[in-house]
Amino acid sequence: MHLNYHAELNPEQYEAATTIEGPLLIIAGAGSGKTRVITYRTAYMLDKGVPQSAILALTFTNKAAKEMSERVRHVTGKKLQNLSVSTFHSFGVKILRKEIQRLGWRDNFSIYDEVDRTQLIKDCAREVGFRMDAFDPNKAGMVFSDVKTGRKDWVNDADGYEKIYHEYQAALKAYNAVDFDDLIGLPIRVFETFPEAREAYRDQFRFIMIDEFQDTSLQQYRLMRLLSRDNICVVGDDDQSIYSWRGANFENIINFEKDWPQRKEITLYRNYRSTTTILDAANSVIQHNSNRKPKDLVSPNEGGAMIEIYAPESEIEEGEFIARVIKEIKLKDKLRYDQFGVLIRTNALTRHLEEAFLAAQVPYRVTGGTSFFQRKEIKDVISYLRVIANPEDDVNLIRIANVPRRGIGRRSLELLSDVAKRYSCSMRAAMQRVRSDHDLEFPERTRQDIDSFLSLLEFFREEFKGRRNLSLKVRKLVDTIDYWGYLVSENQHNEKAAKWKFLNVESLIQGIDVWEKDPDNLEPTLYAWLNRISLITRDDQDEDDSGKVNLTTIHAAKGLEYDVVFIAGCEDGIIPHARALEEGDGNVEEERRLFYVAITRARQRLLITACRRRRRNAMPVDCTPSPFLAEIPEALLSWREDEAALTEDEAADAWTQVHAMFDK
DNA sequence: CGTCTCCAGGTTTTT
DNA sequence: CCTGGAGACG
Repeated sequence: MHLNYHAELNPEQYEAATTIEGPLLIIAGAGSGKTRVITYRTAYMLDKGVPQSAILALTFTNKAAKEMSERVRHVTGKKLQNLSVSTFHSFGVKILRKEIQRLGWRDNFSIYDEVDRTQLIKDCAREVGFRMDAFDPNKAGMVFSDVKTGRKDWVNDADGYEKIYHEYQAALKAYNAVDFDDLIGLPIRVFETFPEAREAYRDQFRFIMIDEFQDTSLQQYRLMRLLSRDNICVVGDDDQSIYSWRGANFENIINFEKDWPQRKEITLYRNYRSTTTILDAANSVIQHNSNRKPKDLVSPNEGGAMIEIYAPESEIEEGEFIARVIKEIKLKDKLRYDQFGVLIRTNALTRHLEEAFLAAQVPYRVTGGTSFFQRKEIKDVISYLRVIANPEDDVNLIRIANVPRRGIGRRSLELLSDVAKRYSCSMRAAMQRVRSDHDLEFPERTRQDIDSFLSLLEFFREEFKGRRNLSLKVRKLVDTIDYWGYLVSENQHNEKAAKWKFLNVESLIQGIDVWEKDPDNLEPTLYAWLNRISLITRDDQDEDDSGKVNLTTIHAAKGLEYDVVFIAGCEDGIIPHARALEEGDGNVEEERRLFYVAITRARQRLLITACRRRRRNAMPVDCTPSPFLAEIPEALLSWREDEAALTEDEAADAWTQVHAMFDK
């Protein structure tokens, strides 16, 4: 490898990239070439003879992990099969697959997503006799997560959730399942309980890098500390901390300074990404936050286009506007579609934009949205696969017991649950008992239904044992249970919906096919696939990103950049989100950071839309622009009002509105 | 006992 | 608008 590090990096970047020994804290402002530094730093380590397997790079989102490994591959021109670049959670899965037996779980454990977890929490609450009328399983889930990650204890358990929590924990273990928090928490437990396991990992990963360090939770920080000796490099920016709701804690920057007092600290402050117009806007906005490490980003890209603001009448018009303007700019500036990013605060906003893009034939790709894997029809199929992999997985077993309808309804499940309780065994074991033990009193009809259900599962359990032709087997499964017939009968008045759902299943199967045929895939087994999809929201493995507009939440866009950025739905109540503000005052600052992240994604042009009215739960609601807009210096803004009904007067009105909000 | 039908309620961001 | 749960029906 003959990389000229001096030519490729500025002095701060160079120092950061070539300091590979000892603890290093890099404060990297938006657009200051953070990914570049990490990429070159990795290349530098490889240059110096560090083996790939000794390097561990951790990120938060799959997108970031993917981006990072692609860039390293690109810079080094090497295949990097032994380099570990992953999210904290998928790294946790890797550890648990090797070590979880130490804690009493068995192989092929299930990873419960939000839906599974909520279901289990409901069951547990019912089990311990909690009053169900006023029970909020989502709230309980949040409390459980806080407890699990050490942010809360049961001392002030106003809701009386503690009992449910213990039931929940016991059930997870009985079902051989873990939840997302366990993916970090259980590895910590392994390392703290079994020092020899910890040593083995510490010996292997002699060089550790953490990206987006401001987003680490205390729990993740603990895991990182257990793993690392001294060659630890963390990269972060307190202004871009946007995950505090998930336990991210930028005090970790302070913890790091405390725990590694001999650390080196480097600040990257030169922004190469954005025009000064965009940067000035970003700086003005973020300056309204207290409590930040002051840093002024400087950019050599003087001037640049004004930031454009447009106030569409409705979300429909907003979509049309964005689609039209993308086409205009693409033509005029000779850009590709993939150089555009459309950012939104909440996934719910994607829908209209997608419709507009479809109508205008603008190719796009969405990240997030109701996760593909959480769609009902997809979850059904996956539940079958989970039960086949892990027979103790009661949550998924119950989910599919009567899907498609096979006579095992509510009452049957209740009876089975009684049996399971009586013999303290899993539902699956209870079913087996009912099948074989004819002395056990049970409705004969149901007994037969259970028998054929079990036979079906057993058949496919054998079927899936081999490691070949996964997708063919899944297709066979879907055919055998006549899932298509089920979809048709479930959606009798909506043939289109049935078809759409079936197409989703079809695309799931095709996804498996692509995945198992990937020559880089060293482990094309059912279980490896299940693990993988537990941690991703969307299967973009084979997706060809080129030539498509990126439609994404601001959270998911962090770390990415686009020539032209639209921030859609920039209304009060959306950014900042009303719900976030309800939770606490500190959240205004986090919402502002979110807006800051959105602005700083843009290289050349930034366009912001704020609807005057928007449909919410099928009801149109009047909207006012986001108060953050008033924090951008007026001189940087231009109101766009071309073809629409927006007159000069109305524009002035909108402005008065913004200022009025700013003043109050 | 299973299935069908209607109704209320609910949505921040991600792993 | 879409899902999940409760109650009626067969």
